Amino acid sequence: MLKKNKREKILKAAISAFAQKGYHDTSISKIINKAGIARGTFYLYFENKRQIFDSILENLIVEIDRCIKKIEIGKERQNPLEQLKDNLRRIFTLFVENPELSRILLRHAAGLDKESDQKITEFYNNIADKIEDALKLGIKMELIRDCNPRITSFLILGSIKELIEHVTLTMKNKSDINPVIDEILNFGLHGLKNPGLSSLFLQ
Amino acid sequence: MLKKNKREKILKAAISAFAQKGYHDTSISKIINKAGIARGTFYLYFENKRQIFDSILENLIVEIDRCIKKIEIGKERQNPLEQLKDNLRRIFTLFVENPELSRILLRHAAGLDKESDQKITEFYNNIADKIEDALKLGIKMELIRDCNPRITSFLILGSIKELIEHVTLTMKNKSDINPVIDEILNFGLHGLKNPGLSSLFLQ
Amino acid sequence: MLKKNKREKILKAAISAFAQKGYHDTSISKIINKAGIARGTFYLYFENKRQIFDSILENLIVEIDRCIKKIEIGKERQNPLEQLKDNLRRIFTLFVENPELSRILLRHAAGLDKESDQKITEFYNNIADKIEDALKLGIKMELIRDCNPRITSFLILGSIKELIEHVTLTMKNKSDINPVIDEILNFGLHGLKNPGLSSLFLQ
Amino acid sequence: MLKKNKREKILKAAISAFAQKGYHDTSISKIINKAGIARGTFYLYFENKRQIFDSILENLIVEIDRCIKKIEIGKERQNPLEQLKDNLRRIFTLFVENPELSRILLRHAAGLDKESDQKITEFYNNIADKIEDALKLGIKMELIRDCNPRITSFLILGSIKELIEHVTLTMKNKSDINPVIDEILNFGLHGLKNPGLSSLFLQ
DNA sequence: AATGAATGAGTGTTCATTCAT
DNA sequence: GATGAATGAACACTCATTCAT
Repeated sequence: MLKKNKREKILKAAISAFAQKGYHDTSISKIINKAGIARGTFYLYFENKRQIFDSILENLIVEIDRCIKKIEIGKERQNPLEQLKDNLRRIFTLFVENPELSRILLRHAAGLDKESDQKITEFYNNIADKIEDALKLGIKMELIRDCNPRITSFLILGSIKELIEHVTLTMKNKSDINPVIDEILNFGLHGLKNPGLSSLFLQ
Repeated sequence: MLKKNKREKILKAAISAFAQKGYHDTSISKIINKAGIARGTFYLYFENKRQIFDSILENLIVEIDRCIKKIEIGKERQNPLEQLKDNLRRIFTLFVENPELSRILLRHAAGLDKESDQKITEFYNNIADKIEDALKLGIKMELIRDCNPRITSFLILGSIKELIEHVTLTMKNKSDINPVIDEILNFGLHGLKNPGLSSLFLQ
Repeated sequence: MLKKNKREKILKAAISAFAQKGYHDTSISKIINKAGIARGTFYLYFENKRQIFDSILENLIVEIDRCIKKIEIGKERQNPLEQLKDNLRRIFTLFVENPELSRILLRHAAGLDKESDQKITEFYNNIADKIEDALKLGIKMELIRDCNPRITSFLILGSIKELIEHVTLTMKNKSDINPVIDEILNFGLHGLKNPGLSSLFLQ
Repeated sequence: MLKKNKREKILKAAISAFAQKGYHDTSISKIINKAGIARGTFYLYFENKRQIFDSILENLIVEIDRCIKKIEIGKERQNPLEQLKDNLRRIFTLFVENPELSRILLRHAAGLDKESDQKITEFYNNIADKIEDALKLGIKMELIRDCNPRITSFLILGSIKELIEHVTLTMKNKSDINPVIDEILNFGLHGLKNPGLSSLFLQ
């Protein structure tokens, strides 16, 4: 129990440091000072600087994955749109409640090295895959118009990522999440063109 | 002339190195080896490691800005949609033709330090501002439905950024750009819902 | 205790190196080799190269100051001449016993940079001030003839400095100090003119 | 003639730079900027940085030597005291009129390296030798009381050096030299003790 | 388990000197 | 003679990691 506590303490210190300064500008000294432990102790709980960073990232990725539930159709399941909203709500809540982790993932995780880049890329591809699957299902069910589901999945992924970054920087109160999500859905479902406009005009 | 050439040579070497390994994992030694020059020569053309990185980034930012022309309405101007397409075409072409620069901007520029982060943030905010202005104009002209233009600008920005990253990693041939742009526009204008579907179903 | 020892070891190595080669021709490598420690260890005990030099100098200045006791008149105090002799004896002993420190102060400390120069100048001015005060007291007590005490203080200071430099280069045995001090005092008190000589001859 | 001029220009620039910043803090860049010449040109006139410094120093040493005329007795010669005064006057004038050179000799010349140190030492020893010779002559002629002429020569040399340093830092006007020289002579000849005082008191 | 002194490979930067033009 | 771009040896300093206590 004590051991777990100390590990947590170090993790917390590291998260705070990495979020503020990024990987390279965070020294082990900074982390151990924040955690109030000795230099050697750090290496009892983590292999090295890189590993604690990866560990933080991995944790976050798992958490995010947990937020995304496959959208399924069925009597016992909710309206697919509602399932989608729930996914978004969980993800936004996770990020707003953990702005430091968000910062690490969105600002500092990319570009560390080949290995790390690959992990991040894989993670996003994974999400893109899930979006793609959902799109394909939607198309098959004729809920969604015909489109290139691969490209579209990245469009959706990108818009959500960017909004998360914007929101975690500006929003402190998670109660404001719902209107943001509605905006995403409106954008994604209906697009921007004025529905009252003659379709001739914009083509 | 010779002097210009050498500067270019160093820049090219640095761009290649930074793109591959990022800022921190690129040593001056690597750059000068790639450029085939002596250590001291580097410092004849650039103040220090940081400055050459900033210089590369600044250059790219200027190039990107040059791709984005304000969308304007008028007899002599093209259809606004066509203007929008041209903007996107220019940007995608720039990135596809300069995959290394893209990589530096998208992967390695963020998270270097406070100052650099601010510059990047400012750059993106600037673009978001332009998108926002265009949206407001579109709303006023009733080409675009009512929406939160700030949030939507980030949605659009994000979807484009993500697609650029995806495209520069996978696309080698710039002739493939047009269909991608069409996909973006379809997504942004009409959204994803199947227009044949009863609106009741998806609300 | 161990820690103190290591600091002393580094200081000793640095003093020896600086005395031999001066500040600029002494590299950190030289110091750590002499001290038998690793590069990083040096920086555990001293901030940087400059600081260890300043530290050595500062120490020496304090030691020298400690040698100089204010000459005071009073029943419990010795003959002022004896007090003066004691001051000189302590100073010469300090220098003869620490020829390396002497060398650093007299040869290598001046001309390092503005800041260092100022410190040295201040130190010497300080001593000159003390000499001046002593002179003024002596004049007031009519032990000493009328003279310009400021100028004279520099004459005295200079003669002692030069002799110290000469003595530390040539004298190994501190038992030889006394005659030297007598020579200084004779010179300073009675001057060089032959007292048997008609005063007319030399004016 | 032109060639001579350029050499002079470089020398002047170097003297000014060395006087201000010392040997190590003066870069070739500084010198050539001050002199308004190109990098390579410097090396047409001087072998390297060290050589121009030595050259400056050597020049000054020769000038100083020229100030010092052997004190000789004879019908055609002036009073020896007057000869001594003339020597001092010439030296002080030289230094006061060339404060930069003074600074280089007194502050920055010592401690450069073994070779340079030796040259300086030799120069001062040379002067001390001359003083010693004069002392010996004075003793033989019974103008000067018995003393250790070697030690005393350093006392005299030191007092003059220190006063020169003080004077060049504070005195701008060479007309003020005479009283200073009188002070030196009074100090050196008669010492400081009050002549009216019973000799018992101070022994 | 905890400590923190010790390590040393690695890096950015400077600057006197050279040499082709 | 004059130039100044090019050179590369040399150096101070950092910091993740280790290991004896």
